[in-house]
Amino acid sequence: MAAATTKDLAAAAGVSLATVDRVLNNRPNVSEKTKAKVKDAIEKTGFVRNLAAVNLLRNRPYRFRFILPANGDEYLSELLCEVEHTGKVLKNDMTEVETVQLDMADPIAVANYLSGLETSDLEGVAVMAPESPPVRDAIARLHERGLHVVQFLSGQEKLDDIDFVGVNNLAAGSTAAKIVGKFCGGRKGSIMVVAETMQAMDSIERRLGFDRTIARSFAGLRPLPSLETYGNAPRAEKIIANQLQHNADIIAVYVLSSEARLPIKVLQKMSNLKELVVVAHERTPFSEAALVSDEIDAIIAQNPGHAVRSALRILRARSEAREPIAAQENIRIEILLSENL
Amino acid sequence: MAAATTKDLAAAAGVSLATVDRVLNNRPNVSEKTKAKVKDAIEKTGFVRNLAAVNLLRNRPYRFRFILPANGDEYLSELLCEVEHTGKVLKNDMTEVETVQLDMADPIAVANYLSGLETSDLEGVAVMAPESPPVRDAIARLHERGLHVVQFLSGQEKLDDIDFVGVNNLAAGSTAAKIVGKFCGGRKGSIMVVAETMQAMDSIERRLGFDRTIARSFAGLRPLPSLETYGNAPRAEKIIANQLQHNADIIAVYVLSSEARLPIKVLQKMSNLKELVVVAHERTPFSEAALVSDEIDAIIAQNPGHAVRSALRILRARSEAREPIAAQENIRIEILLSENL
DNA sequence: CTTGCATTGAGGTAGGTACCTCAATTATAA
DNA sequence: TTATAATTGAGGTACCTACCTCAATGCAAG
Repeated sequence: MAAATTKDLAAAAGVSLATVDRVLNNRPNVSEKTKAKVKDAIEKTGFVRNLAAVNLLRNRPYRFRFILPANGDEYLSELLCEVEHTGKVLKNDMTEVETVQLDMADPIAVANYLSGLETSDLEGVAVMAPESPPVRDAIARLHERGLHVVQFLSGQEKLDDIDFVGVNNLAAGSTAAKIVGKFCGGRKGSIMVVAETMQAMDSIERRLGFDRTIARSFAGLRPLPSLETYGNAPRAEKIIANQLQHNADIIAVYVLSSEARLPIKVLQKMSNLKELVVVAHERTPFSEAALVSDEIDAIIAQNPGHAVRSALRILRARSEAREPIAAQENIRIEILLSENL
Repeated sequence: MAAATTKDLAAAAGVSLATVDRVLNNRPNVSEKTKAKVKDAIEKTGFVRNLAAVNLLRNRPYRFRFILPANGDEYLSELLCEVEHTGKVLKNDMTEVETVQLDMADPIAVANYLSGLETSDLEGVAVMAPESPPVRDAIARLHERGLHVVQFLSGQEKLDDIDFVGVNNLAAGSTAAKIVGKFCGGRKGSIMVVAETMQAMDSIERRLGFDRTIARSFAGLRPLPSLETYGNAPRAEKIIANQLQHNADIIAVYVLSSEARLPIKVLQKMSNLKELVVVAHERTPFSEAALVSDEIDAIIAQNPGHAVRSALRILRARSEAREPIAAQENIRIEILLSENL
């Protein structure tokens, strides 16, 4: 038995196809009584729109855009790569995916860009931008204008009614702490915490989660004040050397930004990483290699491929007026060891 | 610019629609020269079949069937639940999903069941069955007959040309070992290893991976011989009590079958689980609660929802003669702590 | 009763592909 | 050269929904 069609529905409701169409697509001039008849028939026949037919009819592709930072770390490259790859695969599913990279240091420009987007060009966007009021407002306005928006892996504060793809950074920090704590195996000492910057919301949340779990479960460990590299190599060398010198009891390092390369490279020169417990975020070619060579003990990761596909699935679902499958879109905090790469 | 259609393709190749159709659908009576012209045109125009149209045309749903064990643990319930839920969601994507549960203790019956499946009823099946030659042969024959098959999370030996969904159990065992080892924090002692049975291929592989990693990285730890509960409570109590009694230095427990409930419940009575390092497999309501209450330290899991969706995506792709996205279908070995649930 | 309006029905179109038939052309063999 | 086979083209139908127009009904107020 094939699925019920609009024709079956019309027969079941005892009305014409035209009326069924009017009800299904919320057209005017239908009496309440007729509407009820059709809705009953929908229940009875278990009618569901044939998505294939709908998609065939709208012979315009769904167009989505990822709005990402202009410059960033290796993780960003992974993301770009995933977006491109997934976009290619979805080509034959009526989905076009583009990427735009903006200078996130200029929130006004970002907000302006967002405000300039038109529903006529685009069904939806996934925005990865650091927290800032103008951007937040622009996102809310986009949503009101009917352009679907996903807050993507970002340091944004979660907005009501707007889909979010990414992990809970508080939990991610906690997880890192648990690994660091357990891997230290009861030894006492200090933990170096390195970030690119502590301005970003995600860094702050991770640090918070980290400190909380260390305090609660690992009394012998003392997290040191965050070191901020600002992505600057000489600066990183200086502050890391300085902290190492003044804290002979450092037994672990937590790199909480997604760019682990700079701090790890600096530490390679100054200390024996294999004797330190090192936990970093995000899987990149560099961090993966460091994990295999035992210089990093664990990576806390959010899978960029999952994130990209999840954002696209959500945007697609919203565009088709479907509800996304919440369970599927929950990005996991992955713990990577050299064994489960 | 809308996507290229068969009409565009015909124009580009300088042939008729009929000929394009013959080439695209491998119909006979086309000269090599013409075939080449059309294929060139496919390259040039970037033609891709419009899936919506194809799916519209075949107005029969895709029918897939999960073949699962008749009786099993909590993880099986999770799987059943996921299959049902995903099936519901895919209803409006022309996909019908069923479940059949068979008594896996009778391999001949399973093989017979598989042999009886017809392409006219079904596009494909996902089979979760323990290793056995008759079943393996039946799967291979199904595949030859054009019925798509996925080896699903199973203790099956991986067959050539047949898709597999699930984790590498050797790596899963290794991962468990790394966690156990690190969480023991340099203490010396023995590790209890509990299984439901060591007959299953997955148990064997996990044990192998576990032993290998313990031997290589944790010299102070000694994994004890596997205890097999056979799902029998009195037996479990007896053998666990016996091993506890004869090995006072047990500091860790590794439960390598997907049913952690029985051994954990037994251990709750006989020892202080919070002082032992306990690692188990698979997330279930029970194991999750034990993780939160700190009676289990870590869970090595393969996400049942991912697995189900992955199997269905693969079956769907095969049915549409597409290649599945390999990267997406790789089921991760998840490490769950109470922090990243 | 008529005018006007709200409601319903009938019937058509488009969208891209698969599959079919029948005629027309070309190539190959006898 | 003719007979036969292989190849190609032309044109149609179906799949299901969205959207359109035009006619026909029903009902109410004037």
